[in-house]
Amino acid sequence: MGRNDSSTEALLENLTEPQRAAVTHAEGPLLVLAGPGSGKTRVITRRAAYLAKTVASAHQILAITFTNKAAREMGERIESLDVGAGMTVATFHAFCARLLRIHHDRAGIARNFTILDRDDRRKVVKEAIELCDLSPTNYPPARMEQRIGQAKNDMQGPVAYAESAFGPNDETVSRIYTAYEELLTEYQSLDFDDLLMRVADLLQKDEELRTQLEAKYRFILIDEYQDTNRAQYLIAHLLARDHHNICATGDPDQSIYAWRGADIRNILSFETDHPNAKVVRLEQNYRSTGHILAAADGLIAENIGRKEKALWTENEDGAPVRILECESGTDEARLIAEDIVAQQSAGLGLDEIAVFYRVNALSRALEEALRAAGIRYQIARGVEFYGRKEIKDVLAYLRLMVNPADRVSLLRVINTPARGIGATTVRRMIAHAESSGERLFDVVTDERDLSFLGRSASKVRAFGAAMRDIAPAMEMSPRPALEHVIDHSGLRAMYNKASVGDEDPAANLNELISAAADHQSRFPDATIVDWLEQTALLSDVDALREGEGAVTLMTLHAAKGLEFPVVYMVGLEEGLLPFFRSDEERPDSGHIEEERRLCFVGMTRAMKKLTMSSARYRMLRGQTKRTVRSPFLVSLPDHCVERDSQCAVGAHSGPGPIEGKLPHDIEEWGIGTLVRHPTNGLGQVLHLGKISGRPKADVKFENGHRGVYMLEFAELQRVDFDEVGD
DNA sequence: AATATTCCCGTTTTT
DNA sequence: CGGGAATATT
Repeated sequence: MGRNDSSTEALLENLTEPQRAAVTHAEGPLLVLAGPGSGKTRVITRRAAYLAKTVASAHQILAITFTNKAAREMGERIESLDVGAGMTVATFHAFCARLLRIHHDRAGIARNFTILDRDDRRKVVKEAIELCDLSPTNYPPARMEQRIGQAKNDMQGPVAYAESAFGPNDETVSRIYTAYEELLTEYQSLDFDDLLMRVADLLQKDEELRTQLEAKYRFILIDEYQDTNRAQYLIAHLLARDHHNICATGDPDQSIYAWRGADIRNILSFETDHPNAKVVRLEQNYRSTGHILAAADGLIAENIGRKEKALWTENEDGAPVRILECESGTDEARLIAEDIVAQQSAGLGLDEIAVFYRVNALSRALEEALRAAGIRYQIARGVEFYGRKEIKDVLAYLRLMVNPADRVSLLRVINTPARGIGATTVRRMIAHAESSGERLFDVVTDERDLSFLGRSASKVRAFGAAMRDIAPAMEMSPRPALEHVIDHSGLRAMYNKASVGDEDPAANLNELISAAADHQSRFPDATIVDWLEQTALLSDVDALREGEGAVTLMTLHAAKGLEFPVVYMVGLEEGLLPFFRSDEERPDSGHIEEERRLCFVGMTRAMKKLTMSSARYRMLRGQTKRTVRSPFLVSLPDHCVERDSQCAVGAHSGPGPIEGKLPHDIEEWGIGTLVRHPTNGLGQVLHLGKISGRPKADVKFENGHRGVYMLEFAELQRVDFDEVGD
């Protein structure tokens, strides 16, 4: 079409040949295999703008990102390229939620359905387990939740699941799944996985709607395609079934969500799915120094069966990757804090620094050390904020207001603040609702017929009155609605006096109000339902703020897609990174490869300086244990690393007990533990297991010998690193 | 019915 | 270690 020539030209400036090819590819499927730091975001942004200026209009483009933060940033960047408004940029979940609200009648759900958060989902799963007359002790809700989630990610509803169930265990899960779905229907609630599954299902069954949407979204761009699950894959393909204008970007080496149903084959088989697909490889890295890239590349090269990519950079080598060995987790945190102070006095801003860890539990030591050193920091944990009691209380009132069927919220707030409505009263009301076939909410708020409650009737009436006081908020925009509810529910009064300890619930409520105000200023037309939806779909990184003058702490998973000049990765230890649980999980190569990719993702976030640290003794869930360094550190090519041991010599060299436990206690052995045998010499534990209840170890020795030993009889000595003399 | 206390459990990562 | 649930106490 060639309209607007000069600005279209501008979109192609400063692009390499492959980048330009990706931006200008018009109709037909396109796969962009983009290594870390290869300018992928720039390509997607420019491509979206380019399409909007040449062959489509903005509202015909659908761009799917992995986080809301990415969606917001991409939306802003595209807008700044002056292509007109109306482009849809969202996460899969947000897109699906919006679609389901608009087409709720077609999908067979209530318009104001509740989106269950993690806690609420667990509650309902637990309720389902109890409904099946099973005990949550024998059937841990967390496990059941995972099974149900897996089924949903795989597009298996309860009926399909029941059909494929094999064995008594599956059948029990199937019963729980069925009960869970019934509860969700009753509560007019959907969980995260439902959002995707329902939309995929709808698109499969409702050809009219599918056609209509495909016609609307003439171009579809999906980022982080390597992390899509079956439901997401289906949605993408159903929306592009006839026009095939699907552009997938991603990197198989950065696939880190297999545990939640992501299927790396989605990206690997893109070319078979779309035989005429154009494939563009972005292999030049603009982000990291040569040493950082070489180290990361050396690590990922150990994964087998991958699509090899030749990562390269023109950037200078820079400083070697620093491999820091510390004595303990607290030392590690302190050394990092000291190092940050040093960086700071060398002129670096705190905004430019990030610390990554595999598990959230590792953030505490870091927080303490940073606080002690007077370093400002922020943690990527938006979800945690919305999990606080006072926040959940307010949101529950709002959710109940818009969706009276939401019994989870009702039960949460009926006695919050305390109204003297106890378990007995609630039980009686539930029984009453069941026998009369009424909805619990209607029983509770029914002014006339509460006589069966006796003395408690007046208390329940007080709750009904509160709900009626709140009702006008339904018509307000988010901020005033929120303020109205906080004031009229009694929560404001309750939390104003409850400011004990270092928690400050009242302040958190105010923060929530400003979050609502913020949302409202960005989306002036947003309703309270929109805002609730947005809060339910928030991710940890969404809460990060730029220009705060603070170091950023986050999990490795949260770090995906980000970059920082200076990065520290902590806890490079066997069992932590790569993570595995001590009991189960046989060494599964798929798992370790995903852990390796996770490590790769973390390393490739770093632009200038990367430090990877481990602690010889790590305290986790209250116990200090001797650790073994991560095999990932061993994979890093020598020429690009610098090894630095900050362990106090002899600090733990004696045979003395550590925190009341003998260091040679077999309880402390993990996979990877070094051992010495009188004839075979030095070896490493490959597996741990039991023979008739007695612990055994499968050991591989330096001399090539391999054998299984009973730990209590074998002459195996545990070896600490200082004894090996590395 | 509400609060205080103990104990027991898990134990990655998250839209 | 820390949260949640069961138990004890008022």
